[in-house]
Amino acid sequence: MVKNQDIIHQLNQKVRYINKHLNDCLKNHGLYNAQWSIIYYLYKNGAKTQTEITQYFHVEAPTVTRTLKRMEANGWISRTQGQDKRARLIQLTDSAKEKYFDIEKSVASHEEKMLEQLSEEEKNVFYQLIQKLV
Amino acid sequence: MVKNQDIIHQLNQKVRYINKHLNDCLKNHGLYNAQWSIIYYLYKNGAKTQTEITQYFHVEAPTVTRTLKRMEANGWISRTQGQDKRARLIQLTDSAKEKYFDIEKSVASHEEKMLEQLSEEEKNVFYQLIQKLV
DNA sequence: TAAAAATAGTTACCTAGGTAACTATTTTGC
DNA sequence: GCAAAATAGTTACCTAGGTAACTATTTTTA
Repeated sequence: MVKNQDIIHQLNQKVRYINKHLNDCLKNHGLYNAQWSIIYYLYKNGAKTQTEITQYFHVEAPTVTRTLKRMEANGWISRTQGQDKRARLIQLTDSAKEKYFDIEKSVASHEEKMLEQLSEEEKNVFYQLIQKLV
Repeated sequence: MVKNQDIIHQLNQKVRYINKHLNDCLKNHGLYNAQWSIIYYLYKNGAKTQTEITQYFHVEAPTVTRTLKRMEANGWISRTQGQDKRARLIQLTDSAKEKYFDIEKSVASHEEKMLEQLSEEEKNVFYQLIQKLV
């Protein structure tokens, strides 16, 4: 019978490894893992406030502030004031949208390698089990 | 059919959430996730060099140097020079060994919560699938 | 055996997570 | 309607991941 601690431990080991190598592949595009995740989220879901991003990623506000500032400085996003003057609306720049497919392509090829040992059926089962976590 | 990118994305989402809450529970013992992982590893496998720790966790050398220095400063480990004068042998202190079971107990209770939606059979399947990653 | 190459670890600096304490708005409630 | 409370975001500082460039040993090899 497999132990809870071994599951969590192996999960961390693999995710650390996957992200390390994902960063290698993103480096060619001048991006980091966290920044790519935000681009992916905004591309699929349109403009969002910082709070929405914070809640979606289960990450604290200062983390998002920092990463978005870097992304703004590097021309990936714009941050405009919303109707609520406290809030900032985050949008992908046209330049980011143009680059999106190229980046997605190399990320997809990396992700395929990471999952190549799983059959389609196993991927489905795996995904269902991940959803049951927490 | 589930997409590779969704699997990796959800994996990251869940692991980020699990570790965030694991840190909450470790805070009571004056520990962080990475430090607890090293204690766990040394407790199960005995004294190791920094290189062995680096290789086991798929982490770069400077990361390990830093974390071990903090752990030494806080009395969790000792770092002694090996026969190879370049190498350092890392050992748990007696104090760390004494505290081990208490910490493991609260970590175990946290991990159980994270996995409570999975049956024993599902946990086995999940563990097998995790092993197939990378 | 002496020079070159490899290995173990460190230092300096990058991004990404966290908490605590703060400002500036908006919402609530008396 | 004004004071209190809640909310959105920022700043300062903590740990944890990374790379590049370095020192000090050990191993290889010519």
